[in-house]
Amino acid sequence: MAPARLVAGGRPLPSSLHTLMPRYNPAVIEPKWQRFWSEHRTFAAPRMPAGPKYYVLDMFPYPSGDGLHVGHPEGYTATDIICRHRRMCGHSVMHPMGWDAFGLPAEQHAKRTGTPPRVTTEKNIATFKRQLQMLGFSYDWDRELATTDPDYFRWTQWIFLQLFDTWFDRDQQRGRPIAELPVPEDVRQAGEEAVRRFQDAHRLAYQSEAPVNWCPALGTVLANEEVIGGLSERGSHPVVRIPLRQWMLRITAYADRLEKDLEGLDWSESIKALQRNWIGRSTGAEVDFYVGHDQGPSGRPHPGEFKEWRNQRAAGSFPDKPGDDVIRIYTTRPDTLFGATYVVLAPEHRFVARLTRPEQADAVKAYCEQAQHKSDLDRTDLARSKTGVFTGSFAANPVNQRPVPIWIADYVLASYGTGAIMAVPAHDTRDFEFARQFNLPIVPVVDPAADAADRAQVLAGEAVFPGDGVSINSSSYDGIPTAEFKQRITADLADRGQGREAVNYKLRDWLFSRQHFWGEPFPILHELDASGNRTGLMRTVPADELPVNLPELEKFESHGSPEPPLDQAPESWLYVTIDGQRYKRETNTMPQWAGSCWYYLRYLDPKNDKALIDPAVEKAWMPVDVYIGGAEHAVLHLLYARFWHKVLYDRGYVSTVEPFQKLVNQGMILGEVELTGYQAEGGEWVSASAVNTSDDDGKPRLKLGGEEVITVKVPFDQVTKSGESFVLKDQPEIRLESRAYKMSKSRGNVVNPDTVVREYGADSLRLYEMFMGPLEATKPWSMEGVNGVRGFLDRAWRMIVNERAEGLELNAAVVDEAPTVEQNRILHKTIQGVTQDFERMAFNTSISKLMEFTNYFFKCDRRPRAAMEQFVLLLAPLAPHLAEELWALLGHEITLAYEPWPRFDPEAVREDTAEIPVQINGKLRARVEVPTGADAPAMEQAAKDDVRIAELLAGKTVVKCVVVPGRMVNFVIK
RNA sequence: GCCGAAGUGGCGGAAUGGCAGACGCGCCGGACUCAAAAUCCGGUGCCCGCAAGGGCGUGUGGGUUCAAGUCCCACCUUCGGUACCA
Repeated sequence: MAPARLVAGGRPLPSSLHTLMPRYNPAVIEPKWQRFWSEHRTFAAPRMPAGPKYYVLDMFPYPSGDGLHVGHPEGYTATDIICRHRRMCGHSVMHPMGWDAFGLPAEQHAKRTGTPPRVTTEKNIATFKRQLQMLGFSYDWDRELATTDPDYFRWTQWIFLQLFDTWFDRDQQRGRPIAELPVPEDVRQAGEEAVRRFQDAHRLAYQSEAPVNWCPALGTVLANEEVIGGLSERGSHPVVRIPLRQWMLRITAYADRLEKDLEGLDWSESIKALQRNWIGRSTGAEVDFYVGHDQGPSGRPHPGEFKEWRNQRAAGSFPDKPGDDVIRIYTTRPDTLFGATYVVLAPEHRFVARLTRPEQADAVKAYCEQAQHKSDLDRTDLARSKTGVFTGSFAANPVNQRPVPIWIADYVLASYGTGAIMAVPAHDTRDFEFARQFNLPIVPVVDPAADAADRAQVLAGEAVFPGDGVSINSSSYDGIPTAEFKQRITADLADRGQGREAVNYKLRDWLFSRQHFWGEPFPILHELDASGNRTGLMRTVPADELPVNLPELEKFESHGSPEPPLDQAPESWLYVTIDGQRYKRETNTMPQWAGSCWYYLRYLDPKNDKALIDPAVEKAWMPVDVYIGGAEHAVLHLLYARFWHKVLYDRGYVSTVEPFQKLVNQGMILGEVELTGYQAEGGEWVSASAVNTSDDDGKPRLKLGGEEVITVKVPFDQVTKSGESFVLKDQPEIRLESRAYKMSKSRGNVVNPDTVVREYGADSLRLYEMFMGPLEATKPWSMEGVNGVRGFLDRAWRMIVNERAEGLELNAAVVDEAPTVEQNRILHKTIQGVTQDFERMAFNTSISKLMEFTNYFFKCDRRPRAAMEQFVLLLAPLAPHLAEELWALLGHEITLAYEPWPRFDPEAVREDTAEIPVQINGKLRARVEVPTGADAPAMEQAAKDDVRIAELLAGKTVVKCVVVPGRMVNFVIK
């Protein structure tokens, strides 16, 4: 039995609960019940589940200064309903809440005002918590945590130490302790320092000097995922690429498992597709194009040396690492090798300098420098036309030995594949564009299907065909379908030691450090030499000395360089001496994603100071049974958390392969629908069909002429619908735009939950958010809709309460007698419907079923108490405050939170007769009453006996009669 | 461009291949009221008709089926994501 019930059990409700208050007044009853639940710890979850467990998790919020938004309670209400329902079904429910409290806004606020981020954060958390509690969610607040708590980030740092201590064993496809990493003999011979550097190069957490996305406006480096089209995701500031020492996490090692394990998860296919897309696994081949160690004046490989190379390769095998004599390329289309007419290197490719002929040196140097300084924004802007430069050198195509020119172009990315490609302009759109630009040969090697529209052009080298077909111009390989050819040529290349099958991912390693103050410090110390410079060696802060706390800073201002703010920390924090060796602390901090990667584990054992979680507790509660949150986290958060979870699994700290068994994304809530009209300068109306709103500057302009027009919000009563669109009543030729926009401060359409609760009550807000439509859909807000569900709650109240009485008393229609057969049928249909709808999270329809119940019983002047009680229990997960109040009024002295969920009785809903539609040629023509169990011939006869049907059948031939017993009858006639 | 989701009354939306529009909002009518609000009762897809009834109807065009909002093919529109990943 759940603890809350023991606490509340048998104890009479405080007398204050029976206030004089005949009208439904959420402003009084909601705070009262919230206090009751809190005082009695009604929703405290047991340490270990008793009976079946159910772990329901919300994506915890970032407590922003703006407070709660109506989008937050949508998911939270859904999870709350699930939890309250499950408790009534006898499950041990885990339902915690906490705060994703590190984050840039608090730090930026600190820069502006000098208020320490911790102070701002605590204030914001207090606001969020008040707002969540005002909505009556059944969280176990004893488990509350914030990622900024030292007791929490102590374990975030501890997990980092595990990542640091782990290498990925490709053969076993799992992470293993670094101590088990096989060290090559030559490294071992080179001494202890060499071994340490070798290990450092294989850890899941490693440092890299790679170019990063530096955003001067935000004063920080951003992850690739945080840069969209060359601008920062947050605030849309320009981003430039500069080199900086960074911490990286080797998530790419887990790419295969992250993709494969999606299969068993109960997530929507579209979210899985999003993740698969992001991981971007592709299969193809790596192929070596011979260039020789050094070319003659012609820039071409020496034929004799090339032949010798081929023989050597044929006798040996394809080397793991390419030597200096070849360009290794990656392709997904090895079947088009005969059509490879040139090779392209990324500007950052290590062979660029070596392969550049003297006469091309200036052009190449200029091009590469330009590419290096190009921001991502520039690259995106220039995406339309291809740029590149010829090196002057050639490589040998391994399948036909022909020399092909080597180019450099920034459409080839250094960070993907091998940083070099073979270009097949006839069958790759980008290569085609490039070849056209620079007049390079285009050789078709795939024949499209005979009926393809542009086949002739493709075969003439005038159009690109990226699809599958049959090989041509491919020597002895002609006439083979694409898929088969890929396999054959890959196998043949492998035999000759010139290629091998290969897999690539779009997913990159995770840039894991930020130049922030307000983040988790790394538990890392950098060794310093005598002059105070880093030696490149480091040591970890031992686990039992964690957490590494943040120092007190006096100033938070950005100093305009990528140096982290922690570099300005007091020396006492910054420098450490151990055994006579001086160290400097790592001054980068972890990104906001870190804390959210594992919070679902800590909730289960939030006070444990010996381990991040007690393994027995972990085993008992994991995995999360339902996880609900916004689709904006569909890729990053969920991928990162899954990655950490898998590492913890490999290292034996968790027992499940995946953390979140079922995932649901709630849809966005938009502002109220707005009608927008357009007026020209003179004030005369312009039809929306003549206005272009999606121009570069976002200002609406006339499609013809391009003059700016002003937008006017039009009240609904001046508008009517004509055909597909809304028009002005007075001027029906003037079309208006009707649509709901994303809530934003600038548009002024933000709905504040505090206002809604004040005017309608928390139960109304909860109910409305669920009644709007399917949980996963994007839906526009409507205050009239809130008023509508409030009307339902008022009606439910009056169905049970005598509103005209002086004090709180039952409606006289509520009687202690058995329900009639029909009343009982309605009740059990409601039980059945609500229960089924809850199971498929169709809360909107479950509410409409409760409305139907209320509509029916409202008309009854005798309302059996038992039916009313069952109704209150069904309503409880949705509108818990009202339900508790009515439950108490119906004479119960303890909370209904653990009352058994109403049981559906199939007998009760059985009817003697059923009304059956009768169709003729598929059109509804009549309805007939038949006994419930009627068989097909009986139904057919009953249909024929109907006067109207008989009339319509008279003189016609019945070709066929389709009868679905219990459902319908259809006559097919001639 | 590619990937994903969605197009149903005036609006939000409902419908295991089997009575399209449940439920709610809005609107119309009635009751109560001096009146209004609140509340209660009834009606409400569109067109024709006094009515009985009939016709049309789930983005568009085809198809499968006795029967299609639902399944298949092609397309249009909107929203979300993504962008030279070879």
